[in-house]
Amino acid sequence: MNSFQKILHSVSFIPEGKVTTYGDIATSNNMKNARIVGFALHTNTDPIKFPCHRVVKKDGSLASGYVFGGLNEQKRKLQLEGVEFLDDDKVDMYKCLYTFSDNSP
DNA sequence: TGTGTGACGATCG
DNA sequence: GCGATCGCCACAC
Repeated sequence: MNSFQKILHSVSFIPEGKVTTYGDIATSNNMKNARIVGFALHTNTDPIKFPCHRVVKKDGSLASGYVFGGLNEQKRKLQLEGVEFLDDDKVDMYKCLYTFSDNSP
């Protein structure tokens, strides 16, 4: 399984109403740079199979390159799933952060 | 095979 | 406190 496959697999099982960070996905996959995570999503661009809208930055801000409707759409999807927002474009990391360490395969 | 690049992270100014 | 810069590694061309 390629690194991209691992990343996408991790993203695919983020529970509804939860979010995770690029760095966390990278760490859970034994990677050192979070850029690969974003790169993986960018090369696949498959929001149906992989809910990349649940992936945010370390500070809780949404990904700047989300093109499936824009940041507004990404934020709305998260809100519909029950993710709480502290700011207009930042999720509540303390309540909705999902760590793979708790349920890592 | 080698170079460029990227939806980030951390540090420096 | 905020902005800019450097560094990281894996993938595409």
